Amino acid sequence: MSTSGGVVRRSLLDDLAASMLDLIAERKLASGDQFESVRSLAERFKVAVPTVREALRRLEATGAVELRHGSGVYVGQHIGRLVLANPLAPTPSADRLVELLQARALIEPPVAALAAQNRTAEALERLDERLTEAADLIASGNHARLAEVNMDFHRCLAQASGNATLAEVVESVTVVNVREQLEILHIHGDRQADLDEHRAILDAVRAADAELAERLTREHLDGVLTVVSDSAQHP
Amino acid sequence: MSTSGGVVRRSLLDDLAASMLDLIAERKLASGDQFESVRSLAERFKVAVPTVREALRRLEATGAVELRHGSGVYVGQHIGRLVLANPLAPTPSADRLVELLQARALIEPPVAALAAQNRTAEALERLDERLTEAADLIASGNHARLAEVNMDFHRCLAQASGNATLAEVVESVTVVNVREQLEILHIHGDRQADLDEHRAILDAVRAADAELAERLTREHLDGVLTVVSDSAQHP
DNA sequence: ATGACCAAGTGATCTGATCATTTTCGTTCC
DNA sequence: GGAACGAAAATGATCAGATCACTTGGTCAT
Repeated sequence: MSTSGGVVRRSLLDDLAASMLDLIAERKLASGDQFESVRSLAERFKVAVPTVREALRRLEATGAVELRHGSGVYVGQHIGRLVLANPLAPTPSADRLVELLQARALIEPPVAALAAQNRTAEALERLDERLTEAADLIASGNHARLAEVNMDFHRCLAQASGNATLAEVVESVTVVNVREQLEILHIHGDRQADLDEHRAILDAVRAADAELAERLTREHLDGVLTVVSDSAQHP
Repeated sequence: MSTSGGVVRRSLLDDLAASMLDLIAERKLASGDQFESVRSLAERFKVAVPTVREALRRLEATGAVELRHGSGVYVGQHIGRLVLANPLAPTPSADRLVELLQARALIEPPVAALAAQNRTAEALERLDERLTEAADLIASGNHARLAEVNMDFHRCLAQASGNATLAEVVESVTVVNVREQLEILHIHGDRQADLDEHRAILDAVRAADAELAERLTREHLDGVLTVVSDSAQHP
């Protein structure tokens, strides 16, 4: 703490990463937009290419940018987020998986209640699309994609709450590839029952019945939790 | 999806980052332990130094490792976590801050209830320490440090729930430097009242009264939320 | 003992080049 | 005219080696 004001020494890399984020903000670039080439950034900031790349790797790890070989640097999907799922997280153990579901069972029900109060027409439509697609996937037997769409239902539900931070939290605890885990644990829940439960939740949200939406979501997740934790004990 | 089994092309960097995490796991290194020098890693994996550094920057961004100039590479504080606070997140706007507090007011009360059920002697002691330190800081007038300790109380409370994932979520939504934000918004809550509320929460947790712990935590956060959202409307 | 100093280890950054992939666009062939 | 092909440009990925800056631990004089 030698500098005045308690300002710690910022490395060149820290400045670079921050400057690049500023540049993206200045230009009002959105997710998916092309940014600038590595060489061009090196010139702009008067630093060497490897240094720019280190800074970009840091941004990349948080989903702020994306590097596509032969194509360019693009703005990432998670730019501006406060809460993130660890992209380098190891495959969770059975215990950790149970813990994760407990966390979801605790967080998501009140989020569903909030969604029932704040839902918009667009959000309801998005949720409806997920259920339609899920029904099709059950019919076609594409269980891998089905699991993904079902997870997406929960994420859309959180988005319907109108609170971006809550949506980020729910997204973070649902990105973990639970499907893969469930298959490893030889768990195969009743897919039709899952769909019916999701339908009931959406109906409650549509009817703006916060209490019901909360209860149904809790029952839904508790049901999943029961199945999984039983299986975790008998591997 | 050209390769069999749906395995997408993994770049050298992906392999490197994963291999380094494996190496850390193999050696059972814990947070704070020294890892290996950049040059040594480059030799071990038969790649160039800049490549190793890119991989390390990626790990660093998620808190898996830490690079200390002139000293070495160390295992980071957040290794193995599933949920993270974005280390590159911009300073949140007033609206975003209100949203963040709403999220906390929704998540933390049930977490407190869980903590009341699962708390250990160690967890209670840690919580007690925070309150003792907070009381000292109020007396000494160190308000900056006080805000940090108060945040830490909430994190310790989440840890007392026994659910690491929930602890990570709560940590993620409390690391944002709310203190700084509050000062910007010219908010100065009643510090003694805050301490008293924290004391009451701890008492409820110690008495294993889940319902009371939940209610007190909700009232506490709703109170903060009210003050902040009022201030956000009158800047 | 204690302090100043120095040297080895290590991260930080630079320079410049080569390889791999994607994209673009002109050419050719139907 | 349009589609398939292929060369060239743009761009990211990786390498090699060198130099600068910081930390640390030991040495040495006091």
